[in-house]
Amino acid sequence: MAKKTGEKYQNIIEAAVKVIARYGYHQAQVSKIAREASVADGTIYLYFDNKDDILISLFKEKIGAFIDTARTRIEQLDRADDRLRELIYMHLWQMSQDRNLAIVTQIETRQSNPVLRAGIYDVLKHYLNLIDEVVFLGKKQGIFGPDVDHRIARKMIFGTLDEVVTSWVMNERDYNLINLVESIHNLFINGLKVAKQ
Amino acid sequence: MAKKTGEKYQNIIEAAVKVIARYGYHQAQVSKIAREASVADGTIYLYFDNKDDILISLFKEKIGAFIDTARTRIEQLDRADDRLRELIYMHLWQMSQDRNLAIVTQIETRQSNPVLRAGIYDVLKHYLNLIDEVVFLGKKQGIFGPDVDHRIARKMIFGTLDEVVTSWVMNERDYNLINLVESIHNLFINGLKVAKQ
Amino acid sequence: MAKKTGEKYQNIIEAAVKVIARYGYHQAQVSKIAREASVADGTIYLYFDNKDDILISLFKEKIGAFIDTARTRIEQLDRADDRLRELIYMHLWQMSQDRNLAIVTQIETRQSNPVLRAGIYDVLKHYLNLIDEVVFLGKKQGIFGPDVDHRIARKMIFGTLDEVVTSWVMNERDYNLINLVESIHNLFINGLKVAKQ
Amino acid sequence: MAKKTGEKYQNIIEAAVKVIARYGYHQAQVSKIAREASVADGTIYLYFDNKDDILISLFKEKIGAFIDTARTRIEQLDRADDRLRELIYMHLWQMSQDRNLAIVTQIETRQSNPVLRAGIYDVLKHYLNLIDEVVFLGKKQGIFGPDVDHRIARKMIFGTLDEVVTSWVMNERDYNLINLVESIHNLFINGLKVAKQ
DNA sequence: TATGAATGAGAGTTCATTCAT
DNA sequence: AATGAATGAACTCTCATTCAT
Repeated sequence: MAKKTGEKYQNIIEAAVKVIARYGYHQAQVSKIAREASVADGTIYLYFDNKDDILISLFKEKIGAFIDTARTRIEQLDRADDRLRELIYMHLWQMSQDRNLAIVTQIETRQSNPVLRAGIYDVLKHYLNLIDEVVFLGKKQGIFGPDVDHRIARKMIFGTLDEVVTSWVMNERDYNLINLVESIHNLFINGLKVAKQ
Repeated sequence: MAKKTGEKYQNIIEAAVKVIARYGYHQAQVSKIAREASVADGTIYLYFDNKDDILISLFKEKIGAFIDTARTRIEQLDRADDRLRELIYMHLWQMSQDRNLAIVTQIETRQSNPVLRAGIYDVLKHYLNLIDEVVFLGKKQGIFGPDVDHRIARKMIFGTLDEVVTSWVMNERDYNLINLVESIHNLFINGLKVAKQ
Repeated sequence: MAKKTGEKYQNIIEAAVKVIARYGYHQAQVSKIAREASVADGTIYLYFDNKDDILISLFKEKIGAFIDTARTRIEQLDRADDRLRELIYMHLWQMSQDRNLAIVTQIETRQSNPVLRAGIYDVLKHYLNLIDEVVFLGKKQGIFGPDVDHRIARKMIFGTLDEVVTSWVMNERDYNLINLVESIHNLFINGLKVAKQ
Repeated sequence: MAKKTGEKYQNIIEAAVKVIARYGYHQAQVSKIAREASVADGTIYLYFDNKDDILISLFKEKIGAFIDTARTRIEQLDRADDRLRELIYMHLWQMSQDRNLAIVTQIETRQSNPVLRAGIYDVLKHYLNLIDEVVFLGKKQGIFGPDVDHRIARKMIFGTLDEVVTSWVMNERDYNLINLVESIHNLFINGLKVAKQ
């Protein structure tokens, strides 16, 4: 029913990111988003099925595009460890680029509303697949240990990056996420233990 | 104003865990929690300031107790790597023990409501400190690398465990979290890379 | 869930009759009814499931009581033709007594809303049964013709009375319905044709 | 403003009967009617002033035509009692012919909206006049009793037929209305009482 | 004539919280 | 301490109507 294209559609998405980042999902009334997008309240419903659909669509548009870009760039590299570095970099870089989007992504999409969660997860699983592929490749290339459990590795990679970004978003100080890439990569690859001589 | 002790206080906490796990925070009306706890709606407000305070108090009671136990057990071990294993074990074991609590912890406390987040964080930071201490000790003992950034390490440890538990809670299949302890520990200590001969 | 007793329940019913008669069902906002009944909007929902339920309950209370009274009085008479006269009288008298109720009954309950119609019909069928019983008795007593189809007779009796009252309600002039009892009764009993000498 | 002629006008009327019969007046959105009529939403407003006007116009077109036909056929008969039979027949036959129209007529036009009711009544009164004329003629011809009150008689005739058709429309079973003509006619003429020997 | 995207007013209902008993 | 009836603010979504093209 809802027509998910056009300039107004994009405007509403942008307005939603802004308003939700500022007020939180629950305090981001549809009328507030409409005003920010300079359209009438009813117009929102020409492009979105309901309020939840705004958040889901927003996530789909933004994260979907990110995943595509990330995949393209990652696949230009040969070695799995380089791919992992690129993935870390892309994740942090993307979130650095748009703090409002990061807020929405890290905080507001973590609603317990089942419909919302399901919609979000539909997008997220493509990202988790991308991580899996890097891990599989690493094992195949003999760079990552054969005993590495890819499900655990995936959760470590995603869980760590997610926590790093959440922490950054919640923090007053606006430090540079990109500076963390090497540290994180090193931790993933070599672990905590002291390097052998 | 609210008296945070007594049998009824505990009953309400237990009722809240049950009801919130089942219906989600937004669908866990105060009257539903009151009925489950066999008290009147108004009685809730003799023990809690407001609905948010129920969730925060619940988190404080449950996770606070967990942190104390975890700290006690961890401090009985000497080596940081053993402590880390114990921390992983305690985290997963605790969540395994009470699935309802795990649901509330992993899903329902992730509300974007600022008051709620602040209350939750107040408790959580004690846990994050505990993690920090293990990392510091590891570096001091020369078990963990001197270049390990404790903030990154802490986010890796917490982020990974959090993601592992969330994933377990969201999953239909009820696999045994405890079985993952060694894999996770190994990944944290040695990283992804293939072991040197 | 809704508690359909108590003083407030009755107050709301009375307020609803008044407000709906004056503004029509669609323009009788719940808040208007609440104000008229001197209760808060939310209080309405302690006594009624929803707005439709107000109209249905109102009809049930008022018409249900009327049917009981009518039945009691009718059954004190022996002859079916006397019972028919009493039924006509009771119908018109009842409506004369409370013009607001008549307006609601004749106009506002004729909504095409299926839920509403079903609720209304549940009450109405008891009245139609009462009419049927009078017709059956008349045939049994040999007062009404053996060939009279009770279904048609019932529709004639109800349809006529309904149209008479609707017409009265719609009319500006407030003539006395009771004066029509004999004419209607005569028409039902003897029909249109000129009396035999 | 609205041009009430042309092929599209008729198409919209037909579409409206269909859609309103199926979904009810309130669920028969203008856009639904437009789609059924294969025109744009805005086009509706070139032919009708507003949504109410569609229902009123529909009633006018359909019932107006019916009244004309009924009058023509009735006036070909001499005796008032034959005319009454023809009127009953025409009423039931017409409704039998187009169940959708019957649904709209019996259920959906009974809206409490004053504007709508006024528009409907404007058409209906021509029908009531036709009934009156039959009654007057019967009295003049000495076929109907001189004491018959024509207003009561009219209400009996219309009220009964209306109730018969409403009952038929609401009923699941699709029995033949035409079969009822003689019974109804007999009841109108001779009343309920047992025939004199 | 015809289109259909855009408008924006309007209302039922929920539920955390209070307070008289 | 405990009760639970009463409160009333708050918000999503629908849909008849318009008007630039």
